[in-house]
Amino acid sequence: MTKASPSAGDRKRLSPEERRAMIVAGATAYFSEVGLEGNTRELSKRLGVTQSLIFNYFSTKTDLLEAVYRAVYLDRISPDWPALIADRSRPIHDRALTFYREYTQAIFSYEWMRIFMFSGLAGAELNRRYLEHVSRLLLRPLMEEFRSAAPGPRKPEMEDIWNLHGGIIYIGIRRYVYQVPCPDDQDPAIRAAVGRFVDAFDIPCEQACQTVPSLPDGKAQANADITTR
Amino acid sequence: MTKASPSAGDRKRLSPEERRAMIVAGATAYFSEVGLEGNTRELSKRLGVTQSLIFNYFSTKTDLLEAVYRAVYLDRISPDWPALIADRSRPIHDRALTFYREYTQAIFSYEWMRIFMFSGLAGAELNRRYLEHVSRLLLRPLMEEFRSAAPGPRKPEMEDIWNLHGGIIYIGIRRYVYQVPCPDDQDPAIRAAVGRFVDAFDIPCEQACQTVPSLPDGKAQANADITTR
DNA sequence: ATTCTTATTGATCAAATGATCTATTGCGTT
DNA sequence: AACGCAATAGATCATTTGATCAATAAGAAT
Repeated sequence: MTKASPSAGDRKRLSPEERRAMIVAGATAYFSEVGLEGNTRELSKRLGVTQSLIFNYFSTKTDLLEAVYRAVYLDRISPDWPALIADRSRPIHDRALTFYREYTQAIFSYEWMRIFMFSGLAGAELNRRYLEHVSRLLLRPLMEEFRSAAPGPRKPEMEDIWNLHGGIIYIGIRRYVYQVPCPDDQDPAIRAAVGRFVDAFDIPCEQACQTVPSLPDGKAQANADITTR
Repeated sequence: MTKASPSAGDRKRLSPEERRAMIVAGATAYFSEVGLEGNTRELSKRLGVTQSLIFNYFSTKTDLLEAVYRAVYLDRISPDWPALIADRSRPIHDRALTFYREYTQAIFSYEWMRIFMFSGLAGAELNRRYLEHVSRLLLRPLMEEFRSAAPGPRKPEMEDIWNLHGGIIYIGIRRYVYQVPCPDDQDPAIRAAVGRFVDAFDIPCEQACQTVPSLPDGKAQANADITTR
């Protein structure tokens, strides 16, 4: 852990940019743990600085929280995903699975999941904008690709896509919000969820099924790529 | 709504039981809206009583919150569900769908969803106990029934059941936590999710597919309106 | 080594908040 | 109508917490 000496002879001078970044990083960790109403004194203790220093860099606590929001939300959505989803040279099964692997890789973290949930409960406009963004740029195109790939008359609606999405996101909610035991490796569950969804709309397998077995054989998960913190 | 006059000549004397119940009800509504760190003065204003009165019925704010937890969690899990899930005289498709209709009916409310999320983020032991309860008494038996009904070698693991569960619960999270527009009637989405899950394990349809609508389902499917309360 | 800029500290204020205690008064009893 | 119990109100205390500001000292420039 970072050093947490609150007040001693070890007064260090950092450049404003470094100090500001350090405060934002510490605030992200702290507020994601205790909630957005965490107090600045406890935060300053964890940072190893005085409480007043925080207000030297952020005029108000709300300002600090907005910096945290920006740091957390920034660059989580890869600009490559719309092209990935729309790339019809690859089977939709493959594209959907790759997308959800990368998407969960991006947002399944203690900080992101909890800050998002805290700010969502607080009614932050930022959350609604984010979800609208995800819906318009990622999920709706994903639906269109599924509809285009489905040979029969059964084609997914947006609510079906939200169901696929929610089932996968819920893994992160269990792990980081409820903090109940979860498999270390969520990849088999994601693979199975995407596989079931593809099957449900009679989408032919093509070469995707060889590289991606749609059903995991056992519960022996090997790697743990995402830790609890 | 209830009258919210804070202090006037309308001092009313209620029996301790009535007053206590009134405070718990008001606290549930208030805390579910603003979070568990809401203050007792604002709560007392909404109740139309003085702040000190709250501490006449609850020795501490934590006491009050525990009463809120009890009121919210109490009797949400029907004792009939284990028997419903285990009733092999009915197709598993039918049982799963009925269960999720009744379960979402029970917990999809502004108060429940948000109190559960707030206390989950706060790390409340009660949440973990609740989820453990759901897992052991409902989801694991549900998995066993699916495994028994599946004719082929593909049988669901617990993670698959959690995926089904999460995809459905996520509807309530979108509506009450994120408060984004959702269909008024979530029944079609639930029906579709359970249907896809059943299909994925090659479970024969039997008469389930005809007798499915056990609720008077309206036609308000594409009707997307935000119904936050 | 001395000077100077400014990042940082320590003290402090004002408002908010949980909790306590005594005075009031609604309402059943007589 | 008078009485008395106890439900309720109002005042108040002790902390907590966001925010301010003058004093201090780290580190670069000379």
